[in-house]
Amino acid sequence: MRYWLMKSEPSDVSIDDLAAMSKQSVAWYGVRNYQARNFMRDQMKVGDKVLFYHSSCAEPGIVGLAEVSVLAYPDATQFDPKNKYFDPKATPENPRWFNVDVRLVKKTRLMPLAEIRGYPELANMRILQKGNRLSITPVDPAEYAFIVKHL
DNA sequence: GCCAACGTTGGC
DNA sequence: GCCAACGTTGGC
Repeated sequence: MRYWLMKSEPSDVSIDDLAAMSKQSVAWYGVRNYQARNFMRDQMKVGDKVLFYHSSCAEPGIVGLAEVSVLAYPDATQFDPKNKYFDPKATPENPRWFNVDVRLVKKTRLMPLAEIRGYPELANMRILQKGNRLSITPVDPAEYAFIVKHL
């Protein structure tokens, strides 16, 4: 079992939006970065644990626990010309982009980015490294356990 | 809104 | 295959 941190802009899909979804599950559409795509397509398994993170907002940080509920499959938005994630180079025969589904496990308190930064135990997390922009990053099991304990 | 950092594109 | 230009991310 692996552990991940997944960023979502709350103006797009917030933790409360996820809680309101049917089955509290959502397709993680719109990832257009190859590294992040590869994590979903090649490594994520049903049951993998996810830290749900709010980015590009007033209070960035971890806001909940989730898990992978459906294995990666082609991201539907790449085929829709009206969608902002449309990719003219993608075809159903040759999809470029994939997403998993993610299900809410538990909404938690907000653990702000500044707080995460303050724990020496979490100093190696990818989201704290300078210039990191990946929206999906692997999390060390020890880091995951530490965070859950402090939520 | 600014800006640093990084990924992608496309001409050559 | 290089690399400049451009677009995007995301904290502040």
